[in-house]
Amino acid sequence: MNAALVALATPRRREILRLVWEDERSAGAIHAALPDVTFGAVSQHLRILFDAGLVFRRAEGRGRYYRARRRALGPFRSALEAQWAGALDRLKLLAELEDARRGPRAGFRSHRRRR
Amino acid sequence: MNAALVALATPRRREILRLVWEDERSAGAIHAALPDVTFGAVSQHLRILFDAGLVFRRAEGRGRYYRARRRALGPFRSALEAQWAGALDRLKLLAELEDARRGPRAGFRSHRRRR
DNA sequence: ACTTTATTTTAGTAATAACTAAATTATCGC
DNA sequence: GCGATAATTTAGTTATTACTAAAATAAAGT
Repeated sequence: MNAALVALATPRRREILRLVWEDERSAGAIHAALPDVTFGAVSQHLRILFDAGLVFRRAEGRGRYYRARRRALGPFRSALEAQWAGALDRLKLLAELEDARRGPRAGFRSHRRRR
Repeated sequence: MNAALVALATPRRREILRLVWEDERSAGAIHAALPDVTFGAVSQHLRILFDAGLVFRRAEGRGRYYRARRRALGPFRSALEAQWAGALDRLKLLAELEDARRGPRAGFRSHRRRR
């Protein structure tokens, strides 16, 4: 159980778990979803998650496919979702800022910081 | 939630949580139950647990009393108990070895490994 | 067999964290 | 106030860990 708690103590690995929560993904697909980290680092995290018994791993061709072991993660689900909800909020916020930056709609200019 | 997971990732802090799970204890009492660590280290761990919202703290006289916040720890209870059960097993085993070493009772000798 | 693609592993670095010993703060009884 | 007790904080050390870049492994297609 120690390994599981250690594995979950890092935001990056919780982020990875979110990616493989619903459906399985290859290591490459996981890396592609995490732009700010190298493939090597992702692979290391996946190993830690696997050794802790938190993900399934399946080899097919030259790919390795990972999937969350929801059973094992059950007790931590609420803790995980707390972060994921936060991440979603941030994404939503970013999207809104993007929209605002891209195309100011009528009357938007007046919201700009003065000066 | 990150702080909670980080706080729980260390065996020492889970050990401390076990000590304050049932009833509150002073920092000194907690230290007394952990022979292999200094008072300063215990105090640091208590601060981390408190900042993560995992323990209550109460000041009385010159003592500070700590108690587990079971509500906040609910989701992690099974993970915690896994370690605690292990610790209890180890303690039980140690006690049995102690008994065996201290005073072999009647008929006990025959249980000894041969040779 | 050679090349390409997918992934893991290794060596090395920088940041973090658990710990100790010592200094500091706070509260009690005198 | 002074000394004693309880706890926290600080400075410094050592071990661990998240990371990068590069080398190694493995499967497929040519």
